[in-house]
Amino acid sequence: MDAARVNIYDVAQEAEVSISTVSRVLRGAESVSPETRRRVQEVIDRLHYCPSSIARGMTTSKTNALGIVLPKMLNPFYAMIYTGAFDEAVRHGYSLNMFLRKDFLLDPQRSVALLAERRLDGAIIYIEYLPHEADDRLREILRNLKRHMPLVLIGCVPQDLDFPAITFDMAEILRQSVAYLVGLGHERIAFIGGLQDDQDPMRRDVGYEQGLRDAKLPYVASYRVYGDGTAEAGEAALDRLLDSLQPAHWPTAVIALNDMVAMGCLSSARRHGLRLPEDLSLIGCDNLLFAPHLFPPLTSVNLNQQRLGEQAVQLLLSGEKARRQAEWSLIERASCSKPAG
Amino acid sequence: MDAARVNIYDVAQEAEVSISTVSRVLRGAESVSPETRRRVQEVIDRLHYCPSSIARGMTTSKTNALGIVLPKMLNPFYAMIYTGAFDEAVRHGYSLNMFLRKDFLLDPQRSVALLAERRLDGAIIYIEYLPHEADDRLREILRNLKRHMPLVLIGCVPQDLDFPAITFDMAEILRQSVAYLVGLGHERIAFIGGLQDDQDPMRRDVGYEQGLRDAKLPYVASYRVYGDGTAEAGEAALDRLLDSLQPAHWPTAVIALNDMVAMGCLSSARRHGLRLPEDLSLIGCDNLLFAPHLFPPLTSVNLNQQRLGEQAVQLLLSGEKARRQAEWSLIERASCSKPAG
DNA sequence: GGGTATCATGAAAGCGCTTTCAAAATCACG
DNA sequence: CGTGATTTTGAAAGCGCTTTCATGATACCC
Repeated sequence: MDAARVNIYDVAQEAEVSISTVSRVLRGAESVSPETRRRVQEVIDRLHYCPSSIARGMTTSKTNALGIVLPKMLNPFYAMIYTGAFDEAVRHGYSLNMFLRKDFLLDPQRSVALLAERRLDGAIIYIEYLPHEADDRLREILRNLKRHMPLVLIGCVPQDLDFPAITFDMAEILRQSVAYLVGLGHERIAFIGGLQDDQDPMRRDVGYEQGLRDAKLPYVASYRVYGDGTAEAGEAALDRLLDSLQPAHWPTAVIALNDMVAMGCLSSARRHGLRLPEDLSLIGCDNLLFAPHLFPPLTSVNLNQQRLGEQAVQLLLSGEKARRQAEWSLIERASCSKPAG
Repeated sequence: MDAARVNIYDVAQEAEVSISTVSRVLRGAESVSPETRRRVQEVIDRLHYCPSSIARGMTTSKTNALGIVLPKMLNPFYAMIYTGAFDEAVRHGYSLNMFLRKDFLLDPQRSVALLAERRLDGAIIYIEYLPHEADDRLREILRNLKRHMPLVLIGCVPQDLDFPAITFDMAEILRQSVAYLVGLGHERIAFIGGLQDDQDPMRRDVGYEQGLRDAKLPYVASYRVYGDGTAEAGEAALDRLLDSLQPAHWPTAVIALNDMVAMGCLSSARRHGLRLPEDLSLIGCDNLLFAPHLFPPLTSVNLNQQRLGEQAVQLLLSGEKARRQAEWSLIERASCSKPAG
């Protein structure tokens, strides 16, 4: 490394030109005679000179770096958003810096500093439900951060957060999922959600109930259960639901919060002697990598996470102040069919 | 944003001190009188001043940023490495920049520039098999990059690549996997690999054969098949294997390249009327999130990807020039048992 | 051939910090 | 109260670039 790293002066001296000239050939274009350009380039190569984006950022006050704040990276759901955003950023000549929400939600001071210090050219922030106290902090952080760089929010963004945003219309997705199952002939449709209804900022419950109402089906409280988004929680939730009811009243279809929960449901259903899809239809969400390879292949809502990431970067770079709904689609596979009864 | 972003001079002026003093309170410590510190801090808060890490990097020639080059991010395997490295980096006060191998393996010039321009304080590079032409390019890139920053290689790193490294001992893992199955009583053990034997830089095939030899079992060529690492390929590979043999000769155990391949095997086995684990034991690799939730829960080699990421960062920051083997363990679940016969 | 437009180059001022060195202020103590 | 030691502060140089402005060199035209 180093041992006095070569800088633009070294190159200039060696090539017997001024640093302005070196700078010119570095950035291509501009008027430099072919001969000079050749000579300078030769020296650059010979000396393995590599200009410092730090120094460049110093004068241009552009870093060509964006930031993205995600709850975590281990969940493939977020990894997909990241990937989409990353590719799009690179396509535009930017890099993309990751931040984890736990680091981001420290005290307001430090949190803002975390991103602002780096002088990012913009940031994308994934929002979802937070307990009140953290929510207030988040709002303060966003307000402060906004002074430092343009922001785009994605995910489950409350209406009153006034930022450019791309959001999931989970209520609508739930409504249409119910409609899909109703279309197959189901009348007893359960929903395993992640949070108590009024705590879910996306109000999936509203969509679920609307779907039932659309089909003139009754809302059955025991068909509405909760897990925390993991396979274990999904398994436990369906266990609870099934164990609390006579088999005659068991739902013929279950909509799961996500694919991990659906996977847990699969175990529970198997243990209860239910065959899929004959005895129980199942819909997941997120369309993770393994969904097509489960037995039976899992019908799942594709939230187009990569596309979301892409769009977020585009929105960020465009400077527009729009609020959009993310694209989605239901991927039909073998885990849903008309009820056997 | 901006509208003349506030800098250290603004703060100094407002607080009626010199910029040196502001700089001092910024970095804590050093002798600044409590009264002065208070006054300066008050101005900093009031003006929402946030020091520029760019400018700081300019003088200190440290960026507090590391880089990591991975083949992709969508595969949870890499996401886990990333996560481990990220957390460890943050713990040491560094950020971690991601790069994709496809962007990294452009022509040598641009590739080196990609990382070097950013003046990272070090980089971790995931290495695995590459076609010859790309391999040569990689070596040149590594050689050049080395001038600019300390490097740590991880993954399947050829012996002759002289860098600090943490590598997977896949041959040993295969050997022990075979031994495990032999211990259960299996005598017909198949292996679904990803590359023709001599193309796999980790020579899994050597470990597989060694395992058989240790147990005095014959090497059966038809038990050695190939997929490309996806579930589809795994399914097709096991299909081919089973369809080419009389059921009496079918293997009683399969070692899959990874969990995705194992998942594909599950489908194939099911279609061939095989029950797991009674008729067929199955071992995966990577211990992905879904492994415990398959049916039956999948026995899988845990490569401790997160730990690997952590260790890579530690090695990088330590400056040591060591070559280490990554930790791993076999997670026993229900997909393996003694053969029914 | 003189004057003007055009091109190629260089000098120098910043960008916003850290850091060294020296000066000023405060303290300790006989 | 004076002196030296110590603490607190400021001035200024520099980090490696970009960019503006000025200058010298060429080309073009009547």
